[in-house]
Amino acid sequence: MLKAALELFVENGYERTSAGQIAARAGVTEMTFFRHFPTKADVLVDDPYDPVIGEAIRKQPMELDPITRAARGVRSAWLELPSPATDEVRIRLRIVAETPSLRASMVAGTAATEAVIADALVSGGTVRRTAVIAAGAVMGALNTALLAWSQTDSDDLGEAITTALDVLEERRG
Amino acid sequence: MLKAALELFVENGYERTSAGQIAARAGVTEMTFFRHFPTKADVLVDDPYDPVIGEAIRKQPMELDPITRAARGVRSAWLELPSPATDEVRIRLRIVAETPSLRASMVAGTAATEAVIADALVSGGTVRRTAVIAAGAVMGALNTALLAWSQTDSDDLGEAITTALDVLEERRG
DNA sequence: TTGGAAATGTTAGTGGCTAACATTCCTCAG
DNA sequence: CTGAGGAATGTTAGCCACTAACATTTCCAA
Repeated sequence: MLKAALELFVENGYERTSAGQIAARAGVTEMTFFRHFPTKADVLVDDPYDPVIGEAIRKQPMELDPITRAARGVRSAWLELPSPATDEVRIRLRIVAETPSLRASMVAGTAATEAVIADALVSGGTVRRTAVIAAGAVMGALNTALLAWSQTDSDDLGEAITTALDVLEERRG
Repeated sequence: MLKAALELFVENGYERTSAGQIAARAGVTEMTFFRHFPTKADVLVDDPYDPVIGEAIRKQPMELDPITRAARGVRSAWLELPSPATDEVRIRLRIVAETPSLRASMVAGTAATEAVIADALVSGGTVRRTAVIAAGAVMGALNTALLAWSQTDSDDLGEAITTALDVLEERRG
């Protein structure tokens, strides 16, 4: 069913393919589609990284400013985890990038990650208001970087993430 | 009509008030509602700040790193402009904050601002990839700060924005 | 006063999504 | 092998956001 959905999105675009069409191609009912994916957009999103990120941030030295701590935490979480299948990710992100309503749900989907980052920073001594802002900055940078990356075909995914974190940490430019 | 919409949102919540209800209370047809607001969410969003921000960023010294340039630009744009009616803004943002789909459209609505910031940074010598990321970080921080602010009742709006920019610029924490 | 544009209404339909209830499928205890 | 019970699937019907095409009213200016 996921396969059917991705095929149709690539063939006709996200907005122009209906839940019913996906269901039909998967040999199933529209109702069944919505039982698997509570929302059409859910076909294209998911983030299983949150817990690892929280851990990694907590391990950063407290002397650093919060944005740097968060960025380094994300960096080390990324290095620990197996990188996902790049081509799949790129296909999904391309669809997201070209569909405004999906960009919106992508960012909404990062609210949970933002909360995890903010909590980790707070537990390292940062005042909450600051922590929340730093988390927003980091996720903002990452989301933009991912979307931008999806529209190239040369770069590799790890490098895109690394660059984003560099901009946050070292502030080079 | 805008008044009717806000009233109903406050009374019953955003999701539970339909476009038809708003139209009815405003003594008008549902169709007319959608002619004024292409989307139900548009009742609650608008950003007239973009051009001023671009200007202000271009005036920042090029030696600074991109995040700092962007943050200082936004800061000075904010200081130049008349502050909006705080109470109105708070009401709107509260509704946005408590409605996931609206948070999503808020962030989506900042895409234009992000582009303005990125362009201004590029014209100050920053490489595009970096500029885009910095813009994402700044808007991420601002959005989060605004949403967080809307849920307090003591602080003032200018201070919330200023704090967010401080976190980005001075990296205190 | 009238001509014509701008705002509003009518009708009809699409697509996302949900609720309530019926049906089939699969598994596993007896 | 069988039958009972739960899980996955189907059916129907409906709400709401939003759009298209066309008719109607409003209102300002010549």
